[in-house]
Amino acid sequence: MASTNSSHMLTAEPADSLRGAGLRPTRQRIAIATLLLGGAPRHISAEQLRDELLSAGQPMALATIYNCLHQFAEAGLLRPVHHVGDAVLYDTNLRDHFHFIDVETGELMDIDPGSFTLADLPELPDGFEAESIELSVRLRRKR
Amino acid sequence: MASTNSSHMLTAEPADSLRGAGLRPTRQRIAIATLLLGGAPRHISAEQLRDELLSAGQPMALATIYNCLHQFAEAGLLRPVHHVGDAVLYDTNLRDHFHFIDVETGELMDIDPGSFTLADLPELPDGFEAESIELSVRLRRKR
DNA sequence: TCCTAGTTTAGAATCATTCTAATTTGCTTG
DNA sequence: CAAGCAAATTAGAATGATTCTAAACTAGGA
Repeated sequence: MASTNSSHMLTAEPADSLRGAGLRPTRQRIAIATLLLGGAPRHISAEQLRDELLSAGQPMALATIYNCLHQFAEAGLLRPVHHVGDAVLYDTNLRDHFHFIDVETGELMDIDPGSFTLADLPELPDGFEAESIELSVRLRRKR
Repeated sequence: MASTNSSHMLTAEPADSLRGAGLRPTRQRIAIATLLLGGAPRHISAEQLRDELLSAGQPMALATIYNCLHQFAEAGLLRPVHHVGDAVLYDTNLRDHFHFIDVETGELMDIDPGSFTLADLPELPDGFEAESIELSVRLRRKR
């Protein structure tokens, strides 16, 4: 009964997404893909992911989680966000967009891409290519 | 012979800058202010600063350096940049501007503020105020 | 000069992340 | 199906930036 793909074509079987990205579909990578890919947009850290995998009955070594996050990012399945205090967060939203950061909690919120404009991008230094642009508005709760 | 301030008024005595910022002018804070404030724009990490202080004959505990960097940033004398891999860098350039980051070396380069435009800033979430905006273009050396 | 709050300090502690070296697994071929 | 090998996973140690702790100093006023 699990053979017919009854839902959106957008969410392929995790194993297929992985193969499509050139990653061997191991049990661990499938568990992570199932949790993160094709769902609602979210921002997650390695530690949080470990907790969720544990709750999902798929405990996994932290090293594996870091490996997978790097590979997923390299393959374009996730997008790393570096602006936050300590830990790197991984964004499941692959569309161009930027973030608000609550500097007290480290929490990330997406900025509506329609709500502002980034124009006239600067010329890059010779010999370099742009890997990504990160923009964050650091917020503090008013008192 | 050290009493007449013969140079630009822009660079006040370090001790005065500190007092003006509400910081007691201790030997350590004066040494850091002398090295960083009122000179050419630069980006520096805590470790680099420690090395420079050592070379300048003002060795100092790392904890003190971190304390001072935080206090200087809080007082608006320096501007922290969070986008970089591991360490926070402190920017002596207080004008609004953004950065290129060489992702391989972690090196920061200022983006000429005239070379691009940031328009239509987004509306902030309720109850928050913006502390700062950080924008970085992550660069990779072409092969 | 004395006092006290504010500073500085060495070193331990923390936290995210990476490394290491050994084990396990997925897949292919015989 | 058995064997073999490269790729993945693992536990735990190592690293590096930063923060914490508790004790020793200092700036500046009374």
